[in-house]
Amino acid sequence: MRITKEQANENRERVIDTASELFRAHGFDGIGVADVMKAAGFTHGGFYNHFDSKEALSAAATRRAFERMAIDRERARDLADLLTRYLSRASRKTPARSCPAAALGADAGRQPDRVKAEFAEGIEGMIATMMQRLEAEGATGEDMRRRALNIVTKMVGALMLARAVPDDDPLAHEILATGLDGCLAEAAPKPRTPARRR
Amino acid sequence: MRITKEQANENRERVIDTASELFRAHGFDGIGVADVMKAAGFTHGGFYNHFDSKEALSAAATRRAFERMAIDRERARDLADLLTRYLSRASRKTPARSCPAAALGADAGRQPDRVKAEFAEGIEGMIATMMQRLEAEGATGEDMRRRALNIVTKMVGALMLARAVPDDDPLAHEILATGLDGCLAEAAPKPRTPARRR
DNA sequence: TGTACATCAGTGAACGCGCGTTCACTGATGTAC
DNA sequence: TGTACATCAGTGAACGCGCGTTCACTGATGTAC
Repeated sequence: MRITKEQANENRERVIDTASELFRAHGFDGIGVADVMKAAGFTHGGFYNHFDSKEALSAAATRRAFERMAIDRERARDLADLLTRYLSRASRKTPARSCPAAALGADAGRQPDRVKAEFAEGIEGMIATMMQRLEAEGATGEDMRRRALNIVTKMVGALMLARAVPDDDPLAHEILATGLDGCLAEAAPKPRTPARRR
Repeated sequence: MRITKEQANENRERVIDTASELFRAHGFDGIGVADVMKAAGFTHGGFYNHFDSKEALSAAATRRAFERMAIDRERARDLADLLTRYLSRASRKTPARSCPAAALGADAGRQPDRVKAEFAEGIEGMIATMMQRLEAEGATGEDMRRRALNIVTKMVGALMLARAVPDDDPLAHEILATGLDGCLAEAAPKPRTPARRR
């Protein structure tokens, strides 16, 4: 039952989409290629027609997850909206459709460089978006990249830690709320003091 | 070959210590009970004399990892020393002996509540230490807990993200350096502005 | 204090199961004439 | 444009392997007398 080349490509894309969600939900080690193929509507045997290995799928799925998040990011009205959504209870409850850095960041450290490289690119994308958003809000200065990276680091850390504690623990929501306030504070355009010191 | 009760207890502790390191290095799903038992110097069959399940070991190992980190924390001269060590290249390279929140935080989100509860306690411990350190440096105010949590969130996020990118990527060290500066800035006792506003 | 026996930590084989990967096969698509 | 054949995406069984867990067994320890 050979298939149209476009159809085959669509199928491949569907497998990557499915993997990008399942990996975020269960970790790279928590989902098998058979699980992914089945969830995408196929049998597992055809997997190696599309990918060299599970590792190749992990890399492709990571890239896809960051791409999907970038699309969500663009939908935000402003920086406050972006941060509020990122650190929402809804986001905490749906890792499959939220930030791969928060869902798979710790796992990434144990993956081969091929996967880590996708994380590096994805994080660079987050930094770039954050810089644009900061500038759009009137922030200026040489240290924009540093400020952007600081905010990214904090938002990722907060979402991950909020998920690491039980649902019914007040700490979960305290981490989200405090993280949101902290990020907003760092994002607020503050007059740079060094100029005054001289 | 029955064994002294004290000896049995020592053996159990050794298994937990070993697990706390191996889990941090390879994730909960990346290490089996047989691996842990072998590394601790035993055969895998005796595992269930000590633990109900692998899940029970995961919980015990998580607690142990946070305890070990707390001991390291106390060795720091001051807050700057603590943060510098936490976000060092050495720390990045040795997850087995570093912070479990950064090494297993993302994994924790997929673990049962029994394990998540240990993370909640461990994170509370980090917040408590951070508050003490901030106060020791002369910081005061009502929002000490918020400031402490913000710093903890950022340091955990930075260490995790630094590990998620390839070793040879400059981004790895940029994340560590920027995270350290950001944490130090948040830790510096700044005069609270609200008093002036009124 | 000495003897007889129950306890139980550790051993190593075995259980069913799911993993990543391979393979012979199918049959519609793509291609050469 | 029509025919003959090679290609290859998808199927489903099979591979060796490692997983978490169970179990009969061992023999020194702990306990009852």
